[in-house]
Amino acid sequence: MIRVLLADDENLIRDALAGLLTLEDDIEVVARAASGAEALAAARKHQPDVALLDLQMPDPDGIAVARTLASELPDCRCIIVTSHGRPGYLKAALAAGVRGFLPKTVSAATLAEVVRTVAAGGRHVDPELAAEAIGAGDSPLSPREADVLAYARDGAPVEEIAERVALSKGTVRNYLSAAVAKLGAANRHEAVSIAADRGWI
Amino acid sequence: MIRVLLADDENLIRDALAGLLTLEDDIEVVARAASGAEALAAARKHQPDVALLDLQMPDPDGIAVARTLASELPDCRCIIVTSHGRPGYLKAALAAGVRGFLPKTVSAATLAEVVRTVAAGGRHVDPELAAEAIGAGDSPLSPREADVLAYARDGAPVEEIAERVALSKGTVRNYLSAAVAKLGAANRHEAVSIAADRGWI
DNA sequence: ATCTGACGATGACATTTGTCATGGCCCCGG
DNA sequence: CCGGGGCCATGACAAATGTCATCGTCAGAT
Repeated sequence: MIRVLLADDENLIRDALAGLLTLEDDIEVVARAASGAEALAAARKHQPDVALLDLQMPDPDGIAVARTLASELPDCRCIIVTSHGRPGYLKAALAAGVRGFLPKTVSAATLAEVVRTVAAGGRHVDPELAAEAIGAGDSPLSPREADVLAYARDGAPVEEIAERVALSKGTVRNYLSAAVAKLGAANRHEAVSIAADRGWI
Repeated sequence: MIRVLLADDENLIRDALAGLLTLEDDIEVVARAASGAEALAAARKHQPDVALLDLQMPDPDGIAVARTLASELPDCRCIIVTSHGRPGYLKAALAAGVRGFLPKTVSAATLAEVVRTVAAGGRHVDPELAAEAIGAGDSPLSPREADVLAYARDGAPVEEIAERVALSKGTVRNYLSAAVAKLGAANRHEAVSIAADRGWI
């Protein structure tokens, strides 16, 4: 019997997935969590074989949870499920030691199959996402460029960014400019959306 | 027996919800769709009692589908389910003739209950969302202000906006400025996000 | 008939950007 | 030990933005 922990902040989805997995003869949902914090607590308590984590959760997100679990409970394999199949997320997830990565567009049968694969020690990454991730390549941004661009996400003025990263306004402008050039964007907002989409910030 | 059409672009969610609803004795899932177009086709073919529509779907989104169904199949009641419980969506949905509006954070039991309520001719709107929507109130933006702000969404420069709405650059700046002032925002990007959140653009 | 408010435009001005050149500091690899 | 590259900063200049005052038209309300 594969013991599974289910974490998703959306009640409806969590209950529905639980129902779905319970239908499988060899899978048992031993715990449910509605946030990253709950997921960690539940994992420590129930020591599941597989943790099925939603990527976007309040508190620590799915990837942060996976990272913690990887060091704390190495026997608990993590699978990330997400609605937003962005290439960057996949990379971050793999770096966090995740063993499976699936978009929510897959079928229920696939999910069960992946749970089995991962429980048996294998790995599974959605082929389409993997292709995209490879296509997206590595970030051309230097660490500080990425930092600055990240703070520019919500359209904050240069001065505010400068304060937050403790740099001068001029330097911030330079980094922003460099980032825009590297990403082939017309302005910084386009740069932000490109970088965000690729998971570079 | 309540005949339900289920539309959601995410296979996993769709299958899971179908499983969940099928467990109810008085509910039957008669059709599934992965896009707005499929949902319309399926509704015409199966004439369901209730259409459970995801808000964010490719092609026509959930609200557009609901609008079409309201005029074409008035006997088919629509329920919108969404991950993003933004006040503006609720208003748009109600205007489209939707009878139920739920965030995906509700429990499975609530969903089934709402399906029954709506099938019986009632309405159901998530109380929390309703409160937010009322709190958000009506848009203080004049029609053209909203237009211009809408085009500013993706961070396009003033000149581009001016072209699209066939106005002079100066006028666009004025409208943007007025919108920023009315929304109490610090800059136009903040204005965009405020207006978008409230559903005013 | 008059007033108000939305709509469209212009011009002027300060501020904020984007862009470029330049320079210094520090670390790593050849 | 020397070059390259990342990192931080400055200064200067053009372009884009934000803000304000002002003007005209038009429709609906008083």
